[in-house]
Amino acid sequence: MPVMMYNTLTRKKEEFIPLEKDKVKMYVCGPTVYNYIHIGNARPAIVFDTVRRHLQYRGFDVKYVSNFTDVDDKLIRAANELGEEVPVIADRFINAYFEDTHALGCQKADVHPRVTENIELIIEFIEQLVEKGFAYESGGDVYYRTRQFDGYGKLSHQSIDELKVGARIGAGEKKDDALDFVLWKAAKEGEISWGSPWGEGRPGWHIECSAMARKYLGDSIDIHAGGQDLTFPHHENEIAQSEAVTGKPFARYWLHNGYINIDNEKMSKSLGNFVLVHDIIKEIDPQVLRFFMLSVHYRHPVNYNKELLDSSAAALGRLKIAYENLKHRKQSSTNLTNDDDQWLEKVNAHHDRFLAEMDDDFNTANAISVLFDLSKDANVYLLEQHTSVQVIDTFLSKYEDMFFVLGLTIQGEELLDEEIEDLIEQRNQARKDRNFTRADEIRDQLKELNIILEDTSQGIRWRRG
RNA sequence: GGCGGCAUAGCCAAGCGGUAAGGCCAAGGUCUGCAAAACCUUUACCACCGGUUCGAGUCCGGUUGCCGCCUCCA
Repeated sequence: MPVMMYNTLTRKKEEFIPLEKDKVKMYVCGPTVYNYIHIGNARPAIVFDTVRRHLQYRGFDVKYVSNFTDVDDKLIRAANELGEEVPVIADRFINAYFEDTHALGCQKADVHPRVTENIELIIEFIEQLVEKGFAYESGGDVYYRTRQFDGYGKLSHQSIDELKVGARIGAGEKKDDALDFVLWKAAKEGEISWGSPWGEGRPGWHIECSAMARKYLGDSIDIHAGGQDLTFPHHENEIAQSEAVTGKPFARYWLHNGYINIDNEKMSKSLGNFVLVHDIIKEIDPQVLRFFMLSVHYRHPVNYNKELLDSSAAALGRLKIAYENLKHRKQSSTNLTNDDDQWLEKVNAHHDRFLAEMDDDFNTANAISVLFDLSKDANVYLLEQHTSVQVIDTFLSKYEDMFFVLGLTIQGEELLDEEIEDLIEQRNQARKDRNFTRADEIRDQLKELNIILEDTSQGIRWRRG
């Protein structure tokens, strides 16, 4: 089964064929680190982490690169406001980024390059553009001569003349053409800067990705991804820069995730309705946020509010309980029984369907629905008089595989401390004595401690509430 | 003006020509000492109007309403 993915470049769902067999070179545009990430930043992190996981599960060796923009106007402004140096702020929020995305179940990239660590590289890249006639210096700035690049607009499917209409006039008097964009910005007084053939300054925004993707992944890469708002101009400009220099196709597959709205409104600073991951995961399990994001197809917009999160929490909880109940039942299971073949078949069928859904443009919404089907079958299976270790193990391992692909974790075995073990024992005795008042008392007491007890015909079962 | 997306049950959300997956919530039932967990049952004229087709949420045309990009933005 081939992996199919929607390619913004062709506007079609295409079979994924990497440049090099079984290897994937993947670049995902990372954040500008001037603040904690908000849930809008979290979406691409989660979505493309899931893409990566699925490709890994499908046997690809994925090299995943995601950058940090650690110098730009927003950082300089933040530095001025806080009275701190740009690198200090950048470091702080890079660390916070790792903390937050780790909590959300995102694997670290193989490389997280930073702009400030690649200034030389970027300057060389710009020099090549100048040499080839695609860029020109103007008053200490360097601009990309957009009209020089034939394919400009191929990603966003705009003709250059249509873009011209929308382009803001007067945005840069130093430009030859309104559509030209900056590669190198001359430093203003007191701004953080680096020396260059054009004087003190710093890189423009788009150039970093071209330079760093090339350095870590090569002239041509398989997948380039980011939020859909990056399609134009950021990714369009990247293509213009990279292909002008190398003469080769930059990225074969362009993936873009949809936006997040808050209570049906666009999340924005001016509306004051943006939600920081750092804050929200103090209130809710970060896994729930991830699950919530994955319950909508990645290219569709997702609306965010607390009620929807609660609904996701309940849904995810059900999946986890089913898994835990399987584990509990394993202890009292025996060897294979007659009916087992059909159960094994069912479990494997679910697993196959899960992968098929993921293969189909990473349809996590449908993949999750398979998880519910699996859980349903697990629960029905647990209704049987006799269960076998083999079937339970198959359920469990498929569960774990699917959770891995989605980047969700299921807690492992936990031990209870002696005091609680003792209380459970006391309650068992009380129940045997038919002293239900005492039994309920203990159950309530444990509930206070966040331990939920469930009586089953295979003995007591507990879980964290 | 250009490019694009969306409109499916109280809520969320799949669906890509063959008479509507899944989840949350709700109601009834079963199981249970009581719970919990779970299982069973119940809940959709797919925005509107035309068209193509034996057959259309699903394709085509139009209407209405929302939204995104075209400017820093995930």
